[in-house]
Amino acid sequence: MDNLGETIRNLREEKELPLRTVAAFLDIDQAILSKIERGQRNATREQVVKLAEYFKIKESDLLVSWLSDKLVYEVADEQVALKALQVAEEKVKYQKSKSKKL
Amino acid sequence: MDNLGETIRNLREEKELPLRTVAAFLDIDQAILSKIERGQRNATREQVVKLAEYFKIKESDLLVSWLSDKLVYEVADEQVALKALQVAEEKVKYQKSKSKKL
DNA sequence: TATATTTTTGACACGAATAGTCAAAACACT
DNA sequence: AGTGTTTTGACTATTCGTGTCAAAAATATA
Repeated sequence: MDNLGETIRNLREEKELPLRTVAAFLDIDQAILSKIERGQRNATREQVVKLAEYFKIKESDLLVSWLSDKLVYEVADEQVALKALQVAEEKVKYQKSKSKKL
Repeated sequence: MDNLGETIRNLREEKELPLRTVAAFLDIDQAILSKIERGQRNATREQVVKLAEYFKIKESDLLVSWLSDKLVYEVADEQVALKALQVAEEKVKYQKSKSKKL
């Protein structure tokens, strides 16, 4: 499953870079990056954008990983998690169809 | 579309109750309830539970409305909103299938 | 085994976002 | 005009997110 953390850890290890280097590019402490890679912290949107740039991968792909991680986090512990996600989808689709008509 | 705000406003107006009364039950200022009903504020989880009790409707239904509202809010302005929701669904399903095996 | 390097952990600080109060303005209805 | 209700906006308190820092743990290397 394409978590943001796993994804960027793999990319970083492929290139044999220390946390320090990537963290410096993002302008944050390596401790945070370590936590992001292991899913203990959420990245900010800006960090995701920078990471995509850094590793030269498609920004929207990484944004999907990141956003979906956040959504999963938000519904965690809720019995109705799946149902809520499905209803949210419907609502988004509905909004889209409405905005097209303007 | 079943927004939390619309739902509870309808319920309240059916019974011809003023904001004051329901707000008192929730132990908040009526100003907040007004904003919740019009979607300007998110309710807390506790408030949703109390509202379900107050209006004697199924708690999980109201929680779905509330949670999905929050999810929609979270993906708002994102190009990848729909995709992220779909991926989040997959992730939740995957987690479920994994936890069942324990 | 010793030492250098990297990663992880946890305590703490700070700013931003959230949840709330309050009082006045706007609205609705006799 | 007078009553009750709802909405608005300024303000406050508390919670949560984002980050630093330093030490501990893990890993790699001489």
